Amino acid sequence: MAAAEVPVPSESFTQIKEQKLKPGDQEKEKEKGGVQRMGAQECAVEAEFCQLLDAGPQKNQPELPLSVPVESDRRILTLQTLHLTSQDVHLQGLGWLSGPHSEGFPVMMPQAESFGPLPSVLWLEQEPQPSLQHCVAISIPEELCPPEELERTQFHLVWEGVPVAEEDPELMPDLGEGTALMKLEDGEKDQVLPEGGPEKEGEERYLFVEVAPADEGNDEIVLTISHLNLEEQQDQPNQTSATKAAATKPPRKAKGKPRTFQCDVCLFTSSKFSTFNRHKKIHNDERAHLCHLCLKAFRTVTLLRNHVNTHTGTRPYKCGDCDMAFVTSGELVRHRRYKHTYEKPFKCSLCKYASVEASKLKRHIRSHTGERPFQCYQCTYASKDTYKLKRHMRTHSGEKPYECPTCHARFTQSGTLKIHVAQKHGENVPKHVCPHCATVIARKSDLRVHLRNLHSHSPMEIKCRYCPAVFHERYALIQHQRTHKNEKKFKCKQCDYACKQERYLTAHMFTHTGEKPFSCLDCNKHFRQKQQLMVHLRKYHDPSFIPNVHLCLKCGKHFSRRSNLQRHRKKCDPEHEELATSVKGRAVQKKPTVEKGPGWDNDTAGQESNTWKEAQYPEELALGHHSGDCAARSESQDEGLTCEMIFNMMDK
DNA sequence: TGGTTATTCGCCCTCTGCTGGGGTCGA
DNA sequence: ATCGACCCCAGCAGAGGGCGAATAACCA
Repeated sequence: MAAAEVPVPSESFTQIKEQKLKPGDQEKEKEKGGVQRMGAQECAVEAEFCQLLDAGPQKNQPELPLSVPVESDRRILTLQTLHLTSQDVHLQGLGWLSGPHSEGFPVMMPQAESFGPLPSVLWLEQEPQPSLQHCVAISIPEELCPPEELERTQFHLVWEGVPVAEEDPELMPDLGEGTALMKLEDGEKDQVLPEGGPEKEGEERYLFVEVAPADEGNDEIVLTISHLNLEEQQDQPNQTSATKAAATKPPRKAKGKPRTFQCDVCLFTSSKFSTFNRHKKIHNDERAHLCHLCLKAFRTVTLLRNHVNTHTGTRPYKCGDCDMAFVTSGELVRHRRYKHTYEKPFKCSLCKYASVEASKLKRHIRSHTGERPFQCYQCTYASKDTYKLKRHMRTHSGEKPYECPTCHARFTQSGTLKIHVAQKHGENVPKHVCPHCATVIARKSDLRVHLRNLHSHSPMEIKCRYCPAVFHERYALIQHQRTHKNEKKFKCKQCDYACKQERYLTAHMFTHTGEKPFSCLDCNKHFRQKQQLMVHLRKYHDPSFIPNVHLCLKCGKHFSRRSNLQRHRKKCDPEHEELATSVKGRAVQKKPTVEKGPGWDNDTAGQESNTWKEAQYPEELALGHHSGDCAARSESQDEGLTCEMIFNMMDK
C-alpha cells in the first residue's frame, strides 16, 4: 500500500481529553495506576525519534548537571485505539521512532505533509492475532510542540507498561516499562514555551509522553504529556556518587519496582548498578593502566591493550580477502562491509542511498533536510559536517597545506594539488575528447563547460550572419559561418569579377559605368573610389607628405618604388641581392613605412605618424583644406591596386 | 568483573562539479 | 588594437568512503 493510502487518524475516532491536572488530580491519576513517569523495572530508556532510521541510543545528549527531571504541569490525553492490520498501514513514508525496548514499541511519526490536527501515530498494542494491531493517534498540544516543529523533534521515550505491538523485533529497542520522555532538541526548545511563562535561556526542555491503559474492556488508553522542570534538581547540592545513584530513583517510584540509576553528570541511566558504575568511570580521570612505551594512561586494560597494539603493530583481526588487519573485530566487520560484502544496512527512506554506518546515513540526511549545524564564525557559511567547515576555514586563514613536490606550488585542497601534479608534471595525462567535435580538453569539468556552451540545444533560433540559415546549436552555427569565410558571393554581372563584400562590388561597378564620384577640390581631379582620392590628396596636397624612398646601400641612388630598387640592385650589387631582399622584407609592414633616406630627421618621423592617422580617417582629411601643386595623377591606379586591396589597406 | 561486540563520533580522504580569472587565438 | 570565444587553471564546496578510537551494551 502506498504511503498516500495510510489511514490518517481523524478526530472521529480519537478522543482527546486534555486537561491540566491539579495536584490532587495527579494523586488520583497515580492511584489509578495508569500514570507513572518512571517505571520500576526499567527506566530511562531512550529512543530517538528518527526518520533517519538512526536506531539505538543517543550518545550525544546534552550533558545536564542534574539527575532527575521534575514535571511542572501535566496533560492527560485519552485516545481511542484504531484497529488496523499491519498490512493496512504501510510504513513507507512514515518515520519510525525507534529505540531500545524489549516489548516492541514502534512509534511512527508522520511526514510533514501529514501534519494536521493529529500529528503523530503510535503503534501500541498487539492483538492476539499477530497481524492485528492497535493504532493510536495522539495529538500533542500546540503549546507543547507546534506541529511544524514536530518533524524535527527528537523524542526520548520511557515506556509505561502497556502491551505493545512488535513490528520488527530487530528494530524494536528494549523499552521495558516506563513512561515516554519526549525531548525537544535545541532547534525546537526555543519555540516551545511552558504555560508558566517563557523558558529560561539555556534550559533543557523535555516533554513526557506517558501511556497507560484506560478502564478495562475499553479500547482507550491514556497518554500524559508533561513539561519537565529541571531546575529543582539542578539546585540540589552535590552528593557522593553512591548517594546520587540512590537519588536517581524516580520521584514517584512505584512500589516493588526496581529503581534506576541515572548519572549525575550526563543523561545516562541504567537499571543495572554494574553498568551504571562502569559508566561513572568515564567521568573521572582515573586512568590506572599505563602504557609502558609512551606512559599514556587508560581507564581499562582493553583500552591499554588496543593502544599498545598501535605501538607494536599488532592487529589480530585479519581480513581474509585482502591484506588489511585491525585491532578489533568490529573494525574488521566494518571493513569487510566497505570493501568486500558491500552490505549497507542503513538505508535512506527518501532516496536509494544506503550506507555501512549509521553516522553516514545521518550525514546524508542533511543533504535532504538542508541542515547545516556547523557555522563559520567569520562569515555566513555553514557546513553539514565538521570537516567541510574546517576546510572552509582555510579560505579565511589562507592556509595552503598541500605543496607540489616538483614546483612547490601550494594548494588549499589535496584534490587541487593532485590535478595540478597530473596536468603539469604528469605523463600520459588522460585527455577528454568532446564526442561532438573531437576537441581535446584537459579537464572533465571544462569539457562540461565546452558541451554546455557549444553543444547544448538552444530553444532559440540562432541566425547565420551571412545567410538566412538558422541553428539551435552554437557549434553548428560556427561551423556553418566558416563556410562563408572565403566565399566570393558578390559577382559582377558584366564581367568575371567577384568579391566577398558588397562594398567592393559597388566600387567595381564604377569601372563599367565610368562614374568618378570622388573629386579633388584643389585640382578638380576625379576618382572612382574614395580611397584613390585619399592617396591623391596625400601625395599632392599634403605638405607634410614624405614619399617612400628606397635607397641602394651600394651606390646611394634613390628609388620611389621598391620594384625599381630591386631591379637596380640586380645590376649594381648582385652579390648582396640577398641583402636587398632583406631590406625589402623590413620595408613591407602592415603600416605604410617611410624608409629613412637623406633628409630624414626625427621631426619628419613624427609627421609620418600623423600622415598615417589621416590615412586611417579619410573622411576627416577629405573635409580638410589642402594646398600645393597638383600633379594630378592617380598612382594607385597606375600601380594596379584593386578595390579590395585599397579597402583592406584602409581597414588596417 | 573482564572480555567482546555494537554503536557512535571524529577525522581525513577522494571524487565530483561549479566558478571565475588568465592566457591565447582569431575575427 | 580590440574584443569575444575558448581552453587552462586554481579555488572552493558537496557528497560520500574509509578507518581509528571511545564508549555503551552484552555476555560468560
